[in-house]
Amino acid sequence: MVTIYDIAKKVGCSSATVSKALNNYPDVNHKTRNRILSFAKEMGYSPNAQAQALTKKKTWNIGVLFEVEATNKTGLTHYFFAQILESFKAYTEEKGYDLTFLSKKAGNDNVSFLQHVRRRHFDGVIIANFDYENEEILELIHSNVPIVVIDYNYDTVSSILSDNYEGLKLLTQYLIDLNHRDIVYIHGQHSYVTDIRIDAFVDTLTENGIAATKEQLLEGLYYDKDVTYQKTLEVLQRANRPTAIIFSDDYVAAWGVRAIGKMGLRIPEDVSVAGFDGLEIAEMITPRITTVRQNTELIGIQAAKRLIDIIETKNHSKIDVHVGVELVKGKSCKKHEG
Amino acid sequence: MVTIYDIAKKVGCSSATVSKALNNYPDVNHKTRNRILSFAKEMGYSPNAQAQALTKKKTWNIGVLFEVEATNKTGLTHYFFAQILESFKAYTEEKGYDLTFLSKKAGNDNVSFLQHVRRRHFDGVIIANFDYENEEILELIHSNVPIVVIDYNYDTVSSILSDNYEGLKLLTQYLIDLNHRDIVYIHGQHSYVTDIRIDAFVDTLTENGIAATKEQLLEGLYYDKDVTYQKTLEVLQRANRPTAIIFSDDYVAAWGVRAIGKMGLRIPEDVSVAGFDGLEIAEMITPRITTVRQNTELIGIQAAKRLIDIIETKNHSKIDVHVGVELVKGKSCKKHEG
DNA sequence: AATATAATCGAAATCGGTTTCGTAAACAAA
DNA sequence: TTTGTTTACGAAACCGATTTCGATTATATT
Repeated sequence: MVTIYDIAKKVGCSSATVSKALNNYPDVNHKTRNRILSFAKEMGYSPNAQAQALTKKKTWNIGVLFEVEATNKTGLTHYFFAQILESFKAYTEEKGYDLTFLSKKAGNDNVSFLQHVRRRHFDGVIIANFDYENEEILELIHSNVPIVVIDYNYDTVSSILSDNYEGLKLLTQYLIDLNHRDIVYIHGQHSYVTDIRIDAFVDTLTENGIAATKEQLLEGLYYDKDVTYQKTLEVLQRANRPTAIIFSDDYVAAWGVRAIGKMGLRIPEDVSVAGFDGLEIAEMITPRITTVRQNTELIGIQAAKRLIDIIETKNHSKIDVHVGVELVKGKSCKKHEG
Repeated sequence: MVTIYDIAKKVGCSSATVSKALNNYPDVNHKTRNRILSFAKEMGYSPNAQAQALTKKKTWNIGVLFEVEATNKTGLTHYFFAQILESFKAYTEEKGYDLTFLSKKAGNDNVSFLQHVRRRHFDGVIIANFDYENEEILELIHSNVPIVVIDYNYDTVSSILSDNYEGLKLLTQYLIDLNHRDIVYIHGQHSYVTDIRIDAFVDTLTENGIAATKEQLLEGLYYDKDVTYQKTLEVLQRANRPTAIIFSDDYVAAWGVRAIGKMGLRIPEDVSVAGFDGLEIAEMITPRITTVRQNTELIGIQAAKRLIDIIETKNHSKIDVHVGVELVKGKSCKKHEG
C-alpha cells in the first residue's frame, strides 16, 4: 500500500509537504504540488481512512441500527424500513458518508451498541427499531452521539415521523364516508406511533358521532402474519361481523385478505379492508388494498439531512420532522349498504 | 474518550502494560492485570478501532456491494438480495465483522469501488450485482482483495450460486408433466445465471421430445414490472397462445398475473403461471404462484463462511458453492387438457 | 552464596496520516 | 544596503493503539 512517505521519497520532499499538497494547503509551491499529485496518481495512492480518522477525529461513517426484533421480520427484509434505509443511504452516500450496521459484536468481544459506536467512532447513528425502550437503545439515546430516530419520539433526540394521526384519520373518515360504522382496527403492538394512530381512529369516529367501543380495537403485531391471521379469524367469527377492517400495515393486510377468503367472504362485497404504509404489496394483491402511503423516500432523506446537520454543526437540538401521508384508494373498500 | 494512556496514568504503569493486559499477554502480573481491567471498566474504556486497525492491519470490516442498477429495484429493496444480505449479515456479525456499504464517494471525493476498499481497508468484500461486467467491478475482481460473488461466475473469484439448472429443469418438467407443451419462458436479461436457466429450459423440453422454438423464449428484465407487463400482453395476444408461462422471477410473475387478469384470462384454467426465487410474494397473491425457491438463507451463510475463510486463511482459491433449490407448488399451474 | 532461570515491566519504534511552528530563501519596501 | 514580508518547506509532536526487545527483579538450582 502506497503511503505519503513513499510519495515524499519519490518527489524528494517531506511527508508534511505531501500531506499539505493533497489537502490543498496554500503553502505549497505550484510545481511541487503538481509533482506530488501526479506521483500520487501514478503510484495509485489512497489515503488510509483509519489514519485520517485518528488525526481528524472524523470517520465519515454513520452507524445504522435497524433491528426489528419484536417481529419475525428483521431490518433488511422489512419492506417498510428497507425503503427508508435505501433512501437514507442514497443521501448520506452522496454526502460522502459510509453506512455501517451496528451490532453487538466487535472483533472477538461482545459489546453494547454504545460501545460499538465508541469503538468505531461513528460520526452519527440512525435508529429505526421497534424495541425503542430497550435498555441498550436508551443508553445510546442518552449519550452524546449525534442521533436521529425514525418512528419514535424521545425527549431529547431529533426524530422523523410520518403524520400518523392524519393517516389514520384519512382512512377512518374514508370508511365512514363509505357508510361504514362497524369498523375494527387491528392495530400493531403499543408504541408511540400506534397510540397516535389509535387516537386518530377513535377521534374520527367520535367526531362523526359514532361511539367507539372497545371491540373495535384489537391488538395485533406489526408485520406478523400469524398473529394477524388469528386475530382476523377471531373478528370474522363474531356474532356481529364488522363491515370493515383496518390492519396495522399492508403486509399483514395481505394475509388478512387470505384469512377473509378462507372464511368464504368476499372483499369488498362482504367486508372492506384497508392497510397502512403504502407498500407495493398492497398494489400487487387482488383486490388492490386501500392504504395510507408513508413517504419513505422523504423520511429517509429528511433523516439523513437532519443527522448530517447535527454532525456538521454540532447542534444537537431536538428538531422533529413530520412527513405528510397520502390516502391511496385501492379496490378493497366499498360503500356499505346498510 | 478514554485511552490506554489514561488507564496507565491511573494504574501507575506504562501504556504498553495496559495494552498487554487488555490483550491477554502472558507477561503481565495477575494483580496489575486485574487493576488495569477494573480501571478500564470503571472508566468506560473502549479501544479505538482506527488505531487498532492501523497497527493490526485488520479492520473487522467487510464491504458490501449490492447495487442493482440494471433495474428499478436497488439493493436493499430488492426482495431477493435483501434476504441474502440479511442472512450474510447475521453470520458475519456473529463472527465479529461489521458490514459497510461500498459507495463511490469517500468524504469529499469521488472514488472507484476499489479505491473505496483501499481507503477503508476492508478485510473483504461481497458482491451481488446485476452489472457484473461493469468496469469498476472488474477492477475490484482483479485486485487482491478477498472477494465472494453471488449469482455470477468469474474465472478467479469464489462464488455462491443456486443450482439454477436444476431449478428450471424442475419447473419445466413439472409443467410438461402437467401436459403443457406450449410453454413460454419470459426470462431475464442475459447473464451467467440466465443462460444456465435457458439451457435447462431448452434441454428439458428436448429431453421430453418437444422441439423448442424461438417463440418460446422472450427476453424480459428481472424485477421490472413494466417490461414484463408488456411482454406478457405480447405473448397473450399471439395467435396460438401458450398454455403456460414461466416468468423470470416471482416479483414480475405477480405483475404478469395482473396482466393476464386484465386480458380476461383465468389462472390456472386458461394459462398456467410459474415464477422463480421463492419470494414471499409468490405466496401472498392469489392464486399462489408455483415457483422455485432459492435458499437465500443458505446462500448468505455460505457466502459469509467462504469470505471469512478467505480472509482468515489468506487462501484466495476459487471455491464455488452450489446451493440446492426446491420446487414450490402453488395454485397457479393446472393440468392442460389438450 | 553464586548462578541460572523465570516473571514482570517499560522505552521506543511503528502504523499512516495531520498540523503547528520555526526557519531559510526570495522578494519588496525603505 | 538594510529591513520587512512573503513564500515554501520540514522537523517534530500528535492521534491511539501494538509489539519487540532489553532491563530489572524475584525465584529456583547447585
